[in-house]
Amino acid sequence: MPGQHPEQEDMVKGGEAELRRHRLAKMERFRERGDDPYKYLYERTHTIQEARSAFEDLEARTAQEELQPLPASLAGRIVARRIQGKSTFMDIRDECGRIQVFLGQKQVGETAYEASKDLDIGDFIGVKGGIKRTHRNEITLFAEEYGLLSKSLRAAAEKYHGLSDVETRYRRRYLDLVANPEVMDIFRKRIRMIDAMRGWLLNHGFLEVETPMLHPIPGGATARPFITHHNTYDADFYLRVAPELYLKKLLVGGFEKVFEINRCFRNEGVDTRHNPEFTTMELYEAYQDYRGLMDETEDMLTHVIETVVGSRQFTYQECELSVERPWKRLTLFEAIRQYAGIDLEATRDRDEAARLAMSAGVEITPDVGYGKIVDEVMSLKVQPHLIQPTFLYDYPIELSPLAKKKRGNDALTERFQPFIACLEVGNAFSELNDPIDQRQRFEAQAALREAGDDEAQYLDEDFLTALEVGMPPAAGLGIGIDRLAMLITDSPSIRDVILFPQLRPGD
RNA sequence: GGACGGGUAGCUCAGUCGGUAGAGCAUCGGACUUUUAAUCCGGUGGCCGCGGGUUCGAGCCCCGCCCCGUUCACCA
Repeated sequence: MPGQHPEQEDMVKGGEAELRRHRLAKMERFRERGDDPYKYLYERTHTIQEARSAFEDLEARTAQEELQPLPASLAGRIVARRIQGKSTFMDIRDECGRIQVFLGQKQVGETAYEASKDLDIGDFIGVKGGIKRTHRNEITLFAEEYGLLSKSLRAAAEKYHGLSDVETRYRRRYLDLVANPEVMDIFRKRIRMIDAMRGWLLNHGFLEVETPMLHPIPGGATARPFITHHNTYDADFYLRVAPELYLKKLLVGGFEKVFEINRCFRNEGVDTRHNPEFTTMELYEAYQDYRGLMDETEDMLTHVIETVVGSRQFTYQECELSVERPWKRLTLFEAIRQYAGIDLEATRDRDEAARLAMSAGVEITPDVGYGKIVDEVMSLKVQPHLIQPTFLYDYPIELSPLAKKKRGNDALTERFQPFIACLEVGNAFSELNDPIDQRQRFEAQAALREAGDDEAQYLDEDFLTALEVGMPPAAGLGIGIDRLAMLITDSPSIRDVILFPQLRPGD
């Protein structure tokens, strides 16, 4: 492979290796001219975007015949070059803009012009000169002097079709960002989305905290964990599947409103909606229940979407969506009655529930329990209908070992989930703070685990001890940041909103 | 894990019936002082994903494997 043993490539002609040799030679020539091909700094007067608007302002308030070139020093990467003998046009690009540069032999001098032939697409340069329009009306920086800031040794992607090979785009995202400027817009949107959410949280009195990534016992979600090892302690740790239990310990400690935006890791399947590591926002609020939190969730998500997309209406994969409040709210069982046409709430009997589910066309295997049946019907028969923002609430207790029982109904928990465009974007509940109840729930999970369910949650004595010290009544919410980013950026795959998505190692 | 689609030059892609591997862009050399997918002339560039097999002969057919995508399964 090129780069590993460049000295062995000397015999190779053409292709990438030869291109790299040419560029190394050009780099050497800069050195021979006493010009460091890798500078330490460059003082620019404007970003490209700033320079453009400064020039347009100037044009707007100056009479045509009095218009003078706007002096500027700009820096960027050469993305295109059109050489015509003694004059050269280049397009340079920085993070937010692109501008044409004119390099004339007469203007920069014969020596400097000659040296410019050793520039390549991909090089970073700094250019000082005046901005004016060409005869073809293109805003252009006319160079008085220029300098190489950083030499590129490898070829860029094709200039017209860009880079479209999905694997290369994901594995070498920097090439994707260079070749496809719209990709950067997606990630800027994701960043603004997180900023907007953090802003909302801080405005509402939440404190941002950080809790461990390495857990001695994985907890807070039903999921298979990654295992790692600590050498000094000679102990195994699990990459966290959720920060939930630690955040609740902070409520025990006296924090009242906390949140964390950070990574979780789940050792499970990979597809368009799942990446092994993903980002969640989890918040916990003392003296609040799931009803109040539903209102807050609606407020927060609406605020975030409105801030980033600039409207309460937006499109996701051909789907017209509106986050206009209030959002639809249905209990899970109402939704099942409505969309699956069966009443699973009427029975608590596993076999009866299985029979009903089958009658609605949902395949049920003998090993799944009541909770799982409800879950199955929900995801197959209900979720595909939840296009406009909808809250489902009141989930069976079997599915929610960390949620408080519903007042007046021991079979249910006070839990809700927001759905948008059929995507589950969050999960929330009145937090279970009764240590006796919590112990029983853990024991039920442990029994499932004994029975072979390797996703059932572990009994966490440490957490139970904390609850026994006393946790205030509270509500908690988790939001899948990546999925929300998919919605906001109209991306069909989670990999499009993760800078470096996880692929099989190799190449 | 199953099904389907894909992997050919640095990039984007063609490749007929099994008969000497192609184009555009990029790159290199030449011409060119207002181009913007610059133009014109000439050149370099290939482990056709990897390994077997069939055949006089395989990019193409057969078998196995690897990687990517979609989807189903699994799963928050």
